[in-house]
Amino acid sequence: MAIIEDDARTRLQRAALTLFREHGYDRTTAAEIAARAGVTERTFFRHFTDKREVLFDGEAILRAALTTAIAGAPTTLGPLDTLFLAFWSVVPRLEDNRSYSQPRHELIAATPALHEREMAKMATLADSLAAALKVRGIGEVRAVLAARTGMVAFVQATIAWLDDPGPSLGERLNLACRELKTLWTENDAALERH
Amino acid sequence: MAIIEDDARTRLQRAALTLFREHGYDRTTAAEIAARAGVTERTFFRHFTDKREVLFDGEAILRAALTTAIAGAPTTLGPLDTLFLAFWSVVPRLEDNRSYSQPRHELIAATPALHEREMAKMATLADSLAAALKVRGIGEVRAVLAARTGMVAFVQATIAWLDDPGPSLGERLNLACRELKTLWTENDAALERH
DNA sequence: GTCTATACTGAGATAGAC
DNA sequence: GTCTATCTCAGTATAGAC
Repeated sequence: MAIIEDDARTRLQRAALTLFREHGYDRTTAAEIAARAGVTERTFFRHFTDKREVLFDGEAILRAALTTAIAGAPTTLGPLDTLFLAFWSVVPRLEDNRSYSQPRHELIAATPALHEREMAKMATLADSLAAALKVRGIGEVRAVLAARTGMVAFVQATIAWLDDPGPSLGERLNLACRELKTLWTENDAALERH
Repeated sequence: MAIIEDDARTRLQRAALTLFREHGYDRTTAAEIAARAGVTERTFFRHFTDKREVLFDGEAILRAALTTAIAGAPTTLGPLDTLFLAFWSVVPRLEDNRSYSQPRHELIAATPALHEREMAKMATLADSLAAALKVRGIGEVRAVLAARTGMVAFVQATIAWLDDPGPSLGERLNLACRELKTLWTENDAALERH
């Protein structure tokens, strides 16, 4: 397996991102993507169940990395600490991948149909994290709330980092983690009135 | 305006839910829904931008109620307490509406395309809550994290209540709220080992 | 690889409410 | 008169069945 894949599937993904960004998602047909990748439209739909899916292969890899990290974390940690440990473990790989994920994110943010798919992917990813927590003996409700709350911070940090590469993803995650812990305290505006 | 609406829009919504539950979402065409409501297919798409949207009118009402409640909450409260106050304020209305929302939820849970739309709606609802918090002087990052975290608890409680009407929605919300606060503590399984 | 159903869009016309 | 709701007709592209 080469470092840079060049099979039909990968060519389709590259072609799709390029064309979507050039002409917009709606005005790019599956046939055009296939043609640019040198395959037929039928082949496109053999690789991807629908047009959106061509941009969402990465989620499976991320999920595998995170669930593995959760399984290997010390069981003395609380559920959110477990999750943040897992998130930090994938930070280097995400940072390496910024040149792809940044334009991809820009496109998704500007395209409702893609944004919708993204939300659904994050939800199923959270479900996987919850399942990984449950394996470690954490209760159903607690596991679900932790997984989804953790995802909230992870997604917020990632988006902030993609929008503005100034502070690193790691710093963004640290900030989100700290902010999460203070959400029950009074807010600044209220404190100023005292 | 009658208590029970009977305009084309409402007839379409009712027809859609009925037919989707009878024959499944995929095997119900927009034309069939329109026919049952006594209008043409084109009229269906005038009222709803796409086939999924016919089941998601309620989100706008919920959003209005929640943002109003947030605006009226004491500013001394922290962001999450503000949100829970808002959630509690809509509990009675949601409980009254269970006979509609339960079958609707069942359908959505069983239909990927609808589940996807539901996730997207919850995300934009969270964005609105974040905006309402920002108006009260809460910082950007803090507002976003609070809004999305609050939604996590609200959604978890609502789904649990729709799946099993035993404990009331209010009780479910209280439970979720309590669990949220303990997510940073060690979990039970870890404690048992000591 | 071919065929087809259907989701969805656009332009233009009609009719009634105000 | 304008505005809104609806219908008619014609078309394209997705996605699933064969």
